[in-house]
Amino acid sequence: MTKPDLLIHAAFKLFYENGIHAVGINRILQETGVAKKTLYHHFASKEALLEAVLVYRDQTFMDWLTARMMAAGEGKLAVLALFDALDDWFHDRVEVLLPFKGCFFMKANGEFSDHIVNGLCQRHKQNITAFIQANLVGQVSKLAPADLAQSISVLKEGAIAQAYVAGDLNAAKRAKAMAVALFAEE
Amino acid sequence: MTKPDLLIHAAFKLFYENGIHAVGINRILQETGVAKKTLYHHFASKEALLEAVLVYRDQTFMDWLTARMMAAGEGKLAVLALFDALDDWFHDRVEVLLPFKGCFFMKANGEFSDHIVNGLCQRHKQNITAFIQANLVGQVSKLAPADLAQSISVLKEGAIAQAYVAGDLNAAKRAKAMAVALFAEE
DNA sequence: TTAAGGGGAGACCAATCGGTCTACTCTATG
DNA sequence: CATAGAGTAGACCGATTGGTCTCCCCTTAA
Repeated sequence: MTKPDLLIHAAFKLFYENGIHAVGINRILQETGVAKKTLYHHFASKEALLEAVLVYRDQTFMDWLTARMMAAGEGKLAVLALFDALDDWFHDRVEVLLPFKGCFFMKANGEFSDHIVNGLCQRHKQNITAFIQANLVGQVSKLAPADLAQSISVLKEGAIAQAYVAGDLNAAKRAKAMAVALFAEE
Repeated sequence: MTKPDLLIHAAFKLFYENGIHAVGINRILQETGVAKKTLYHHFASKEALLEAVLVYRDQTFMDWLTARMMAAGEGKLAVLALFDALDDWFHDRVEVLLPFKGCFFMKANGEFSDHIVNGLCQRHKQNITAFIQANLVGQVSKLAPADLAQSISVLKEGAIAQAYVAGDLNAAKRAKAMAVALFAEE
């Protein structure tokens, strides 16, 4: 593993578990055994490292989620598979995402305001919603695809938040049941 | 306004907008014009001040929410009023809660791990869920009151998260529509 | 064999962190 | 009037922050 990747992985783990401002550069160096000069050779600043971490997490998460959804089929099937994937995540059955500690982008977003980080977090969420919407065209629902995608996103965000702070590990199952209702023919 | 209250209000505003670790004691003092000695006369540490801030926000939020729900009626009416209240919050129509910047407890929780703060945040969420559940006994639904309260909480958390990071200010309306479906007779 | 150069270890820097302390003022009560 | 308590200003403390720089080793090529 290259030094930059090593730093990104370690930084993500520490940021995710302890918060971004709470973790100093020296802690990351100590954890990885990398020299300070090497870090600043590859990244201009802590902020630059953080941006790389956000990009890394965005790719890892999106790759995992899209793979899970596509594997389940198309349309409604893919969307409902999202909640099964979340359930696995909450129960720490997804190694590549590390032990569940909530949504990294929610946490990162909360530590900054009017900052590049906020834009990156918002974009990550928008990408997910857009992917959901892409799987919804032509589905039976009372809602238009765009509104339906937003509602699904509300359920997704709610499940993550509820599982994290309240420790309700079944939140994904509840959210899935509500998602099913959105597709009801009536 | 007493000095402690002044400090708590200012600290909350700064923590809420910028994150907790990102705001130093000196910044709070500068903003309030209070002397450092006075702060440490009333609070043992920054952590103690933070705890007071969390208690303050918990009370403010719960008082506002319960009042809004009770004013709307009982049972299902009260629960659905929750989402109307959220909608007002998202649109900055609730002065006492300050301009909407997401859930303070979610943000605070994300900046700590294995810390008193986490317990306080979890308790705040539990209090809300318990209050919701108390309004649900005897309501018509496919779900038991406890499960129904958890599902409503998922919708509530999702609406807040979605409104905050994605900037979807209509998230409360979407969540309300899904909540209505939970009470469907079928 | 030797010279050159890139990267690693970590000493070092100014700034800031949370927190303490001294010296002084104001106000309210006995 | 005297005294006590709450307040202010801000110097000061050690620790830690993000970031720079120097020294040295180790590889590589002539």
